[in-house]
Amino acid sequence: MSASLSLEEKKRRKRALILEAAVKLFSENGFAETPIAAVAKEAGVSFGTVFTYFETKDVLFQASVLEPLEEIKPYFHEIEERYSGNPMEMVKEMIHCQVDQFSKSMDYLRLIQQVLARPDRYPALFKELDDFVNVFIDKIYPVIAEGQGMGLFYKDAPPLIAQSYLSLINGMRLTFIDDYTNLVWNDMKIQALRLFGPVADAREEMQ
Amino acid sequence: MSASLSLEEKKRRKRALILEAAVKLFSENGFAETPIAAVAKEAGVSFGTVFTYFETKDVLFQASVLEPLEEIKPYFHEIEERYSGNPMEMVKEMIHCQVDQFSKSMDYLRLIQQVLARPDRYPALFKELDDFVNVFIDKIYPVIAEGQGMGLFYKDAPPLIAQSYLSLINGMRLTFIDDYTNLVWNDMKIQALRLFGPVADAREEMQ
Amino acid sequence: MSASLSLEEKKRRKRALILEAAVKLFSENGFAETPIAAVAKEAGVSFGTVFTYFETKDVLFQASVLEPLEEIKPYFHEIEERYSGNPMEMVKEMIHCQVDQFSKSMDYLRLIQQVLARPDRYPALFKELDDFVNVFIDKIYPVIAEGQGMGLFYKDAPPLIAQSYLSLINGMRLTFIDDYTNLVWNDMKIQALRLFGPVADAREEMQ
Amino acid sequence: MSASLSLEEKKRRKRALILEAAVKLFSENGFAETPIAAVAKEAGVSFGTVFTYFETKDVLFQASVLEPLEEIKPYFHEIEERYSGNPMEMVKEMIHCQVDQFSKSMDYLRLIQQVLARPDRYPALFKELDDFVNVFIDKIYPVIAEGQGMGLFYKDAPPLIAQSYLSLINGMRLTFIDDYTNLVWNDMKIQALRLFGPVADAREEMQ
DNA sequence: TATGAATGAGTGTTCATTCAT
DNA sequence: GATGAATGAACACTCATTCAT
Repeated sequence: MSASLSLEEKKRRKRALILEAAVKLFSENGFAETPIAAVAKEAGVSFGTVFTYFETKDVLFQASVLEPLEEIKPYFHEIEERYSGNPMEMVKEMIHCQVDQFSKSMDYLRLIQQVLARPDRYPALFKELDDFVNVFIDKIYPVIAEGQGMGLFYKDAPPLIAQSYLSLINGMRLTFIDDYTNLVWNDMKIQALRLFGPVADAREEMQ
Repeated sequence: MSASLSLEEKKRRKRALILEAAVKLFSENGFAETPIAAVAKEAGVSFGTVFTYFETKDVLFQASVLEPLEEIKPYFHEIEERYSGNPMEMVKEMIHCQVDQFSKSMDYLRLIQQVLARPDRYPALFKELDDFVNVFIDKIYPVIAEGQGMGLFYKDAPPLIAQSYLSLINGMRLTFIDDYTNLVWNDMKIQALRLFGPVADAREEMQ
Repeated sequence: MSASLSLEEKKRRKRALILEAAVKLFSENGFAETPIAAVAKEAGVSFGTVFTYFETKDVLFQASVLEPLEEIKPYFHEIEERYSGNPMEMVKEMIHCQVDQFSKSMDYLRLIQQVLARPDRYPALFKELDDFVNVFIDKIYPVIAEGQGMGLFYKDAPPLIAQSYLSLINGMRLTFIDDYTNLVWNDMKIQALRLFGPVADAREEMQ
Repeated sequence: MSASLSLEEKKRRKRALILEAAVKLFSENGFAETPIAAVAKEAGVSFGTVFTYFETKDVLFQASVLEPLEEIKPYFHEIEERYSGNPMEMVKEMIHCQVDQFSKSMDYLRLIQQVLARPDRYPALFKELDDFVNVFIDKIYPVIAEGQGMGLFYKDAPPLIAQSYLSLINGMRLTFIDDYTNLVWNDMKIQALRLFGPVADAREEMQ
């Protein structure tokens, strides 16, 4: 009802603006080759303002990695809650949601890869991502195990299967770059599923 | 018995030393965060010497990417020549060789990923890698097609299958970092194979 | 009483300080042998500050050449407006003003000579100076022509006479270096005048 | 008669080749912006060979300035011996020879100017040139004095007249650059003469 | 003697960070 | 809080000089 936003709200928006610009530029140009000045320009704020919201460049990078991670977490950690049906259907649904999620924020996947590629450079962030992965593996473990019991999935160790799936997602981001189309990602969903168990042709179901 | 090395030979060795150091450091720290001085120190030469062998830092990076690529090419481009048996056996053998190849030069895979992640930054290198991939896809196409005809492989478009395989390799490099063991890579070979066709358990064969 | 200087004014002054230091050092040591750090030190600022005001060393050199040129232009381009009397008196007056002008900013003359000596190195600056000279020649043309008509000046082509005059000024800067005194420059004014027409002894008038 | 040159002769020629290249490049690009490697290339010798003949870059520059100076000296120091007739004729002849001399080696004049412009940078060379000028002034003094006695020349101090003449030559090199033609230099000879005494039109005589 | 590889001092430029306004 | 000027550490690259061959 009030015409002017509250001061708090204004600040929150400016912070979000900067963070969004940071994710974009860090992912495009890498941490080292992204000057703070470029982030400020992209965000439409002055150079000094960036430092008002983020103490240092490293802090800005941390926030760029961790804050979007929180938004993605539900899709990876709330397996039983979000997906339903028998294990095969659950995994199908999960892949669908997760790949869509990443295909909508490909920038962000690049950021993650920068951290994964240099664990010594970003130890704290790396640990966060590692934890993220391990929780995912823990959560999906029973689903895979159940699927194996039902003869739907390969009998290999569930963590291995889970990791191969994550690897494929990461690798896809590197492999398909310029002419990105949803079609490719959709086709890839089947391939992802095949890491879990033999699937002759599930294309229509993955759309 | 041995005469002293020829000047040419000495130069070749020093160049190789520098290149090796560059691949190592570029892959560990990224292009932007690797000072030439660090490469020189790693190679045991003065930093001025690096410029004797490589005009600029960019040229050194190019060489770091392209020269090892030549060594790897045979494993990817001489499909029919190198691998034998029916399509399933050929692909098994190929995966075995290629994954071993990369697991022995994990540094190098990181370099490739830096290029793939920034096509605009490294347009010439990106094109080389893109060509490399496309030739691979062309070469493996008939093998996959034949396997499909024999009912061994999934019926999806062969290029799609090939790309998913490359994605998995790339992604594996990001996913398995610190505690690298041959075991993980070996287990992953089965997963890679499953992108081509249903394979209940081929572990013993992939060793 | 005085309010503190406005930010704009402060910036203008700092810029002028740097430019002044640059003119001094560039003229003394030449462009290539003047480190930016030396200019900064002379101006009493950190070397980073120089880059705040001048994008590159080349830009600083350009400004060092072009900005003082603007101050000198009136003495060379507003011939009819500034000088009066018959052609002989006008030229006398002009030489007096121009030589005084240069004798007060001998540093600057050295800068100009660096540009004149290397047209390919400083093409844009050279063109500016060339234009400057050509406009001067155009402006003084009618004065010389009139003086020739009155039998005061030699009958050679006015541009030739004008150029010989400019050459003398330039050469004087090279010839008289250490023990500069106004006396020499004053004596030279007569010699300059004699390039225009025969002047038995005009010393007293040139003072 | 002997087919192969003596070793001494070969060395002398190589040295001359290097020196010639040095004069050319130093005059075109300045001392600081002329790498030794460029001189070597221009001379068609290897990089290291330059150091065989000239200890350091400074020594090479010194030789580039001093050795051609010796060749030019006769034209400036053997006034009475070389030129004949009454003072006016002598000076005419002298100007003719000297300007021709410089118009044939304009490169060299640039080198001289580099030294003149930076006495503190090249103290020894500067002294040589200063001595050269002073000897010239001494030698021409009686000629001018005699011309003054005969009513041919202006009555100003002979050293002043001599210096104005040298200034004009130096300045001409700076003023006429790109479209150099002998015509301009010839026309300038009259102007040079007019610094000594009133000359209505001596063009035909200066050719 | 001729060569050019090895070296490292020197310098232009970038950019994170600080801080006065 | 917002701004952007000031600072100097860091780094790519050049090039004179040395020296082994």
